[in-house]
Amino acid sequence: MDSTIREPKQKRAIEKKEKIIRAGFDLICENGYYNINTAEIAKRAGVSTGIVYQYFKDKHAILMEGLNRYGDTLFYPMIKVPEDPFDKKHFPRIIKSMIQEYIQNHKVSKTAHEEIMAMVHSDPEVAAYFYKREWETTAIVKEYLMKNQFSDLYLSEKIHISLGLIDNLCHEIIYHKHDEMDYDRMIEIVICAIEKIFQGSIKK
Amino acid sequence: MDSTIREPKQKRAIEKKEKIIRAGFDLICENGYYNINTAEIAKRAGVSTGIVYQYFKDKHAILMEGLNRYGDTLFYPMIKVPEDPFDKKHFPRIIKSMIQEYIQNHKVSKTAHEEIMAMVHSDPEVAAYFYKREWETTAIVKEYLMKNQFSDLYLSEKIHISLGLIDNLCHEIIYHKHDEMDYDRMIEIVICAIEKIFQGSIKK
Amino acid sequence: MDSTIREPKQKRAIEKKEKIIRAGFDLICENGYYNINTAEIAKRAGVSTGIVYQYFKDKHAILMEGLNRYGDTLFYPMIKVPEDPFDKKHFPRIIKSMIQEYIQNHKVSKTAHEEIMAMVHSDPEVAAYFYKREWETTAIVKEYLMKNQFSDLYLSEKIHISLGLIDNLCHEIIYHKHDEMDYDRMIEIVICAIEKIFQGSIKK
Amino acid sequence: MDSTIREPKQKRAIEKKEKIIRAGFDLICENGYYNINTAEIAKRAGVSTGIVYQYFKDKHAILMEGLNRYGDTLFYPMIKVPEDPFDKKHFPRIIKSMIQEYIQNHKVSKTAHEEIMAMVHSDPEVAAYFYKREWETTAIVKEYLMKNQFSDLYLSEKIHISLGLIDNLCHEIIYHKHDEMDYDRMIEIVICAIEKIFQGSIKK
DNA sequence: TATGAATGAGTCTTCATTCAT
DNA sequence: AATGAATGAAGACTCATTCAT
Repeated sequence: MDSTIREPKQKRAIEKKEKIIRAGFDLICENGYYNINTAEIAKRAGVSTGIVYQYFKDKHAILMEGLNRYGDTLFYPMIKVPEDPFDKKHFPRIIKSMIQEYIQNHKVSKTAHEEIMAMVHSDPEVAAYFYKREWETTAIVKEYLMKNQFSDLYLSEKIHISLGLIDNLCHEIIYHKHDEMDYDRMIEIVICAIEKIFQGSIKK
Repeated sequence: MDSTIREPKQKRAIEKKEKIIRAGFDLICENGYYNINTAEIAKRAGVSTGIVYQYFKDKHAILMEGLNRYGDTLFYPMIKVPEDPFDKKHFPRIIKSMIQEYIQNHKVSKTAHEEIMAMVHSDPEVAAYFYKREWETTAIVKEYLMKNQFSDLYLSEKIHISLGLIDNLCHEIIYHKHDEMDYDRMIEIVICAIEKIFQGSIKK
Repeated sequence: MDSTIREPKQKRAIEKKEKIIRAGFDLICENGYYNINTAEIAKRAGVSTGIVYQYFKDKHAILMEGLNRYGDTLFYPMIKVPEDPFDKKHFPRIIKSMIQEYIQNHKVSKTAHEEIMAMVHSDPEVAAYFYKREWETTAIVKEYLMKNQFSDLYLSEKIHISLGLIDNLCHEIIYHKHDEMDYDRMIEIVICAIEKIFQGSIKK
Repeated sequence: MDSTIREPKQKRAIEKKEKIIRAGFDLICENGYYNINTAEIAKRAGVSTGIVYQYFKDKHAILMEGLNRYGDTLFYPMIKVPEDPFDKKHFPRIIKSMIQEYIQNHKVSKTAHEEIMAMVHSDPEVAAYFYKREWETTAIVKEYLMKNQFSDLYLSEKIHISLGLIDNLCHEIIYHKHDEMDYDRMIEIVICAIEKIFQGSIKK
């Protein structure tokens, strides 16, 4: 069985595989894994249903490859760490702009995020992908902060907690879960909390 | 059609309906909504498949009733707010014990939480349930804090953020997502952050 | 099995049976035999589902009893043969008024007629009922005409054909099957045809 | 969803679709729409149940395609209008032969006719099909008669009434509804009536 | 008599996957 | 390498009928 999965070598074949991944991932993001079927994937990719199973073990494999290809740009785009040296005074501003970018990015693909997050909770492989990405993101931020003289002490933990804070906040804002909330003030509170978290880490 | 949904009047029938809800909810928690079928629910409940559809509109209705019956004890058990008056000095201790209880509770039903959280992201009705519960929890905590002389200013926002912080933390610890993390220290950081968040709210 | 069907003796029980027949027949007429179920019948009759099967062998038996009770008034109401002696000159007028009454009657229960006619074609028992009724109707008309000096020769055949003609015409008019048709003229043609059919039968 | 209906391109596939239509239509004709199921259709067609739903939206679609394919030959075969010019003297003979052909044709598929007629009364789509066919038949006959110098005046109405007359007659004869009837004489009466109906239309 | 709870076989339909070409 | 036809098990839901009380 497994041996029938072909890794395409020819350019056209590679493109075809690519198209399937793109189509599958898009469809999953738009409608959810359980609400689409392989025939639809094949159709959107412009290939036959048969060929799908020559490149992929099963439907699930398409999701995973899609996640690996496109998950990054979809879920972790904010981590375009600023090039220029970090100035402590700008800490709030930097975080605020991160939040804004994060929100902006998620707004364009609300359903995508929700559908994929659903999988995170029910599909171990998808979960593993996200755990890894979370960790990588933490590492990138850590490296950046250390370049800017942040103390190493529990930096990963602090970053991880802070990213979670931002994530929660953005989710709340995007899905507007509770309209009794004052979102502007929430942003301030979160920024402030993050500042406090890193207070001891900033070397003078 | 809709009128065929019966609200059982006889005692034994009520128990039977209860059993279906319990069986359905358990099964969903153990295996996930999409991995179980109505026949299994009926079997576990010790009833015929037919009876299921006399008490419930469809499979989904079983989930929702289960959530309404058992969701609270499963997801919001920590909110047994302490009876005795709040002492500022005990703030960290209170939060810590909340976290511990939270973790304890979730550990016994790991999959349950994950399967249900998966639904939160893909099922609007389930999402609505959680949004409501989140808000109610916030309200309970708010009332408690205000009884203990916390200032009203953005209290909801602060509570909500803090609960999110705790939630993230516990999730991280339970699922042990990144074993490079120092969980004890994370707990400390979170507690500290929460303290800071409420700093301005505590009246002297 | 059969022995369990009870013929109610008590007044209240008889009323109950009556209610079931009425409810069942109405429901069938409104929605069609295959689109209703016994639970609905019981509900509309205000009885329990169980009792239905103490008075009737099965769902079909309800239809048949309903047909026997109410079929006549629904399908053969026009055969209120005029009391006063027949005057040859009034032949067209009599037929015309028959047609009008027929149409009037059918208009109020379009679906009823269609649903029952559907059964006539697929259910032998229902078909038998209608054949019998057709024949009875023919007989009534025959008797009437013979009282009025119509010759006996092939009278049944002529009546039967004429009634069919009227039936077709009314159906066409009620369901407005082809709006290119001139219905007033059709009525005239039919009346005229019937006159011709009976021409030889009228004794001078 | 809808897009999953495939129009087969390969020769063998087309044949298979054809087989399903044939099997479905036959089965419906033999046993009635409500008394057969898709599994039976698939079995008789020698295919799997799955393929049925790749060619047809649902069970009902099979009926409709069957009707479109085979309805004509089954219900309107008599309308093989004679090629040779019409001679007024032969009017009775022509009608008589039409009747005989009609009866002959219907005798071979008694149940088919009944089952389909049942649908006409309960299924709007089937009804629409028959209304259309009725009209077309009328048009064909009209054209034929006009070629033979029949006057246009209310010709459609007359034809329609006459066809109804024939239809009733044949139905009576085939199903032998009332064995007290003298069928030979009925035929004569009908022919005579039709002659009378067209009397004014025949130009001298 | 009467209730309404309970049964379970049966129905349509879907879809991941395989196969013949 | 590719097609798209074909499979068939599985799933949600219905309903005439029976049963326990």
